[in-house]
Amino acid sequence: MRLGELSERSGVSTATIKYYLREGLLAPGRQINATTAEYGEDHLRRLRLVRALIQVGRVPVANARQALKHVDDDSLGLTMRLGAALWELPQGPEPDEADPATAAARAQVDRLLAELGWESAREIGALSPVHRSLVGLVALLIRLGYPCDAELMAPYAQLMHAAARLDLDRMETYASDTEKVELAVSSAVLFEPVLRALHRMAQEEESARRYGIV
Amino acid sequence: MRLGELSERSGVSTATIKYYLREGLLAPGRQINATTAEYGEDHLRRLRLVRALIQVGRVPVANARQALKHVDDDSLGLTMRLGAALWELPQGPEPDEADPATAAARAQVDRLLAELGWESAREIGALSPVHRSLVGLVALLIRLGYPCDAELMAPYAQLMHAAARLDLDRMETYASDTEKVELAVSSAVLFEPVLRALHRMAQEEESARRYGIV
DNA sequence: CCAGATGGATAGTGCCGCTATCCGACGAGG
DNA sequence: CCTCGTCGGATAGCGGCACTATCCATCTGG
Repeated sequence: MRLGELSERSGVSTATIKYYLREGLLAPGRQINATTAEYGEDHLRRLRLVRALIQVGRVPVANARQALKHVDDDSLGLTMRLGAALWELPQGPEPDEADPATAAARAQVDRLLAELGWESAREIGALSPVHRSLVGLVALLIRLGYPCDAELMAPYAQLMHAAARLDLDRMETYASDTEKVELAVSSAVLFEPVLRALHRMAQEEESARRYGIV
Repeated sequence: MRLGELSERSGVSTATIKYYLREGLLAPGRQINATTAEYGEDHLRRLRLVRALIQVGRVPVANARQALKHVDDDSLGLTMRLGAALWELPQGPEPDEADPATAAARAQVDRLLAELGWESAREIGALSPVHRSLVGLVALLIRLGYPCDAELMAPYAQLMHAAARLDLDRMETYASDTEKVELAVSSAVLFEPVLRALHRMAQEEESARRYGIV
């Protein structure tokens, strides 16, 4: 497959594919001669993942490059590869330490983790980008006047834990670490939005049941 | 409160506040004379919501304006106000009807709704932006080679339905429709990211329990 | 054998969320 | 009463970023 066919089958313009090649998002094809390169099915697949990252996940090109580098880099263990790849994807806001709401938010998050018994999350604590962005988000909600304490979050956290168990069961069906990391990246970019859509649909459904469609 | 104080208490530059006033994201203050306007606590609160929409929710300015218009417009019933406001917030991708994966995705979504017994979601069907974006997302996952059928989604949908029940219980504690719509908008922009953070944290926690922190 | 595609390089475009600057009109401190 | 800082209002410009348009020498396929 050459550039034109890759473009046609992916729906991405040749100019854009060249741009991705330049930016290192896509590995160069197998060089046939000075003016021709051959691309395979894996290039098509990777190109689709790149498009999903950038267009659906709104991941900046530089972060997408880093995340994909971790997908391909098999010199690390699974846990580190997963963490490194997912940390490149957009997170919530950084907490504003000058804001008193941040301290209150951190206290609630710590209480939540204690109640849930999420020991490893407590150990990692503020080192984890996810933990930090959670604190930042809760602080913003508090500043807007919406209560967001451990009691409120706990039942949601239980639901998300159930979802996480389903996620890991699914991940275990893949043999290689590379496939697992790619699944994790694809899921963060495409399956989390699926969850969000299901959530909003469920809200509409439940609202219709309680109040009617009027 | 005048412009400078509003800027200081919100952490938003005066130039940016003026820009939001120009764009109609923020109601003008009460005019004292030709060169002075007075702002209240509600302006501060609305300004913080605008920042959350734009910076955290990455909502384009034009959509944020529309969404906030629906929050303030009490000429409609609650259901319509909720729908109109939330439809302005970013959705997933539009399905590509030329792609055969789209048809397969639509079939799976329809099967899912039938299995779950979500009757009103089935009735609204493709008219709902949420339904359309769900189809688009599932199609992308299928094209990437990840199975995403009704059986896989059903347990996640049940979890999201449980979350939706919690959401509506919370919404019922607010008296006025305006407060309810504002809660829904704030939740879509700030609480959905909280859920996402809890989800990722739960994944890390569950992964640590199954495989250790190595 | 020649029209058209290819890889490679470089400069330019369009969008969008701000931001810098200027202006004439106030108004509080001295 | 003066004056210096701030106010609101308006307009033009900036910066980042994901592309995109153009050019070129080099192949390829009918």
